[in-house]
Amino acid sequence: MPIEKKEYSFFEDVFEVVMKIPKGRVTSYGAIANYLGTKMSARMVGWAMNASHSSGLNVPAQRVVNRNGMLTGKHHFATPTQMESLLKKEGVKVEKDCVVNFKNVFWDPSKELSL
DNA sequence: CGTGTGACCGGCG
DNA sequence: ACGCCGGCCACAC
Repeated sequence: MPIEKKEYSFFEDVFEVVMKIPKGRVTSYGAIANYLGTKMSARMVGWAMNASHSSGLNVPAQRVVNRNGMLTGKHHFATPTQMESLLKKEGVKVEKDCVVNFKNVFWDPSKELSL
């Protein structure tokens, strides 16, 4: 019995992965894109994040940064400092809009989730 | 239905 | 080392 048709959109997929990011860890758009199979289109991930605001879900977009570890999307938050604050609260060191020890806290979905 | 956009990434000059 | 440019896919108007 078809309960409800869940149209898994690109957003849903991205949101799910992002929400699976362990606390105190961060990932890059490219990593998510790679996990989704669209590694070349990391833009979609970032754009999906933008839609996360309207999604209604609590997507920890603060844990998603670019491959440089820079908080490029902080301007899209309610306040430009929210992203940094949230990351710091989670234990992620942020300095000059850049994640400290980025590679250390980096969390690759295709690697950790893998399968 | 066509065009534009988007929080990126990687390659090339 | 730096800067520019193209690409890629999904969604909104």
